[in-house]
Order: sequence, then C-alpha cells, then structure tokens
Amino acid sequence: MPTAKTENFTDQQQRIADLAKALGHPARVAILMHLFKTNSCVCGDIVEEIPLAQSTISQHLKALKKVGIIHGEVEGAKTCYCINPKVWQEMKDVLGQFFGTFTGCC
Amino acid sequence: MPTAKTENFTDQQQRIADLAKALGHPARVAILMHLFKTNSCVCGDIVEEIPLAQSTISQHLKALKKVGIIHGEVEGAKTCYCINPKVWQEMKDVLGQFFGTFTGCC
DNA sequence: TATATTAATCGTATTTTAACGATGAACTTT
DNA sequence: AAAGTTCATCGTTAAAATACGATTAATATA
Repeated sequence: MPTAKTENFTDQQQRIADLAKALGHPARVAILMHLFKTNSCVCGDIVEEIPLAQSTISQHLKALKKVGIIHGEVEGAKTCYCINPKVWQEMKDVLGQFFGTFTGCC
Repeated sequence: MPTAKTENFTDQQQRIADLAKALGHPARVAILMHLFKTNSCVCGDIVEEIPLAQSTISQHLKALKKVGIIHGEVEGAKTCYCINPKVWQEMKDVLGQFFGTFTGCC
C-alpha cells in the first residue's frame, strides 16, 4: 500500500523525485522536445505529432503542469503551452546539483 | 491499458524517460544520496537509514540496478552497492543535454 | 553442526499510471 | 442561431508501482 511519503523524506528529495518523475515517460519527453523545436509556444497540434489519443496527451500535459514545468494559456478555443523557464532553470539547478554530488568512487 | 511504448518513441526519448523514472521516487533519491555520503560502497545498512521495509528497499535497489545506475556486489552474506560511474556520467550527459536543449522563449 | 544474519524473492494488497472513448464547456465559424 | 473546433474532464480498464510480511538461499557465527 503506497503510503504518503512526504513524512519520511526531505523536501529536497521529494522535489527531485517529483521533477524526475515528470520526465519519466517517453510521451512527456516527446512533448517537451516538441516544445523545444517549435520554440515559440505551441498548441494542441502536439496531438498530431505524438501517436496517442487527445485525452491521453491532455493527461500528460496536466502532469507536466502539475510540477510546473509547463504552463498553458487559453487563446480562444485553443490552448497554448510553453515551458516555464523559471521551473526549467530550477530543474537544471536541482538535478544538476544532485548529479554533481557524486564525483566518483569504486 | 499502458501499452508498449518502444514502438512510438525514439531510443533517446525512452532512455531519458527510463533514467528519469529511476529517480522518480524519493526513496531512490534517498538511497543514492546515502551512497554519495558513504562514498565508499555501502551495504544493506541503507535499510537502517530509510524507514521502509527491507523487502521494499531491495525492490528499489533492483529498480536502480535495472537502469544501471547502481551495481551490487556480493560480499559474503552482505551485498555491497555502489554507483556505476559510467552510467552516472551517461545520465549527466543525456539529461544535461536534454536540459540544455531549451534555452528560453516566451 | 546448529543458529543467526543478510538480502533476494514470492505472494499479496493497494495505489497510481496510462490509455481510451465519450461527454461537455467554451470559443469560432458559417 | 447553428454547426464545427478545441481541449479538459469523466468513467473505465488494464497494467505497473509501491509497500509489506513471509519465505528461502547463502553465508557467518556460536
């Protein structure tokens, strides 16, 4: 029974895990890559690019939004998604620092 | 029904997702941090450090082993775990490059 | 040799993810 | 006003993840 974890781990550990988990599915990686490519903000034509149902893409977008990596703006009937540079930088920092903690042994 | 993904995504996308997913749980982050601290290789006293059952820790270790981030060596009755520097570097590279792809917009 | 320790694996329960189609709300276009 | 787009959400299903205790195999110690 997957219990609440917040208790047992530090905020830092939890944040690292949350950010990493958001990248933990190839569809979400693909979505982000697509947002890179079309470096202006891009709307739901993500669905065209990725062979998954519209509702599934929407779910993945929601997951990315939840940790703050992306941000959606309603523009008429469409919604424009873009990467949140602030959180992207945070992720770079937090994970980069984590990666750098290990310098080598063994 | 979570279908096979290998088909729809590139190897790179899949690898990024697999590596990220391995970091996608605070217990695994905590395990890795513990391996950093005790920078010589360290055995199952991880169980002492993290408030989870032995079998659960074992499962998390298995997950980390699966992507190659850590590596266990049997030493008598105990097992000594350490980070695989090669894979750690790969992770740094692969994810670092991914992070760097986005330079900013919006 | 008998007992204890270590850690992987098994079996199980619960929760979360991932996927889809269908529906519905909001905005556009005709 | 009516019909069409767009996209979030709902409901559902199946699979994977998470957690635990119990068991087992291996090694170590008494």
